[in-house]
Amino acid sequence: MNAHHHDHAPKLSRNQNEILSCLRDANEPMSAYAILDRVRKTGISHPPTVYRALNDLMRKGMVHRLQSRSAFVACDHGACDGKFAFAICRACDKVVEISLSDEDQAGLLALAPDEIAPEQVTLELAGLCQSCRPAASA
Amino acid sequence: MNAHHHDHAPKLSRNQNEILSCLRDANEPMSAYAILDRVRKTGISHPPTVYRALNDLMRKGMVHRLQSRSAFVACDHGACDGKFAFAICRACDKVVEISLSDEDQAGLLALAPDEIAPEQVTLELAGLCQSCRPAASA
DNA sequence: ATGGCTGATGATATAACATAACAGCGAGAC
DNA sequence: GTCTCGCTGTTATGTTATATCATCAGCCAT
Repeated sequence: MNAHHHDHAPKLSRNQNEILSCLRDANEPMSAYAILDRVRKTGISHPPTVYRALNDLMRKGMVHRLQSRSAFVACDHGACDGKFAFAICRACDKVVEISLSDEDQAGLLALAPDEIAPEQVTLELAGLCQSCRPAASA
Repeated sequence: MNAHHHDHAPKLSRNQNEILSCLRDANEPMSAYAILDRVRKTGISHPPTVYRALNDLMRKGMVHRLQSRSAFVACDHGACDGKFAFAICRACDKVVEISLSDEDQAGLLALAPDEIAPEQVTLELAGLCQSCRPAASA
């Protein structure tokens, strides 16, 4: 099993569990509707149910949303409190979660202008992963 | 007129001009459909027309998309080539464009794991602007 | 236990965002 | 002139997200 995380695992509802498992199994970002298709057999059958569970899981830091894709991924770490970013392969959609050090976070927050006191960072790096890169450079 | 930018201003089509003006006048992010409503009087009347113009303007660096809002803003600088980020007030939607220095960009790209060669950075900082901040701290 | 309150889930409907695909037109090549 | 190409218009539909109301289970006071 993959419940070997050091989580405090704050008791999930049935729906939240189904959707988190789905996302962990997929190992790639899924749209809410893709998740819906995949969990229909478990009795979840309407978009709001999926969005509710996703929002709950995001609040718990166990799922993240890829803004640039309108897609969701399970947190690699079980749960995070906001110090993360993503690298995404634009060809195959592979996603790598990046843990930001406190310094990294501080550096990012420091980019904000005086006028806006930043609370939350959204950082996504898009590129090409090794397997999607052309073998030779030309 | 407001064509006093130091642009090379790569001749825009009528639609592109209408939509860019609209966005510059608004001085805040607008959804594609908000733009559509606002430019209807000029003869633009269907979503694809708006999206086409927005995409063209984005290719030219004159409009940016706020991923976290599904909204569009005119580039503060006339045009940029990708070295920018945003700070967004979560209360009033005010947006401040942040120009990233080459070092900033390099620092961000350096966060990418070996596995993914980054090409593009999406960075958005959400927080509260001065006017939306509570006056006293407690 | 019963009744009513509250919070979670289920279901319907629709809003908001985005694009595929094709039609028509105008300007330049020849 | 007419062909072709690129831009704009139009229809239709696909995709993402949420507002709203209904239902149900647990809980607590009585």
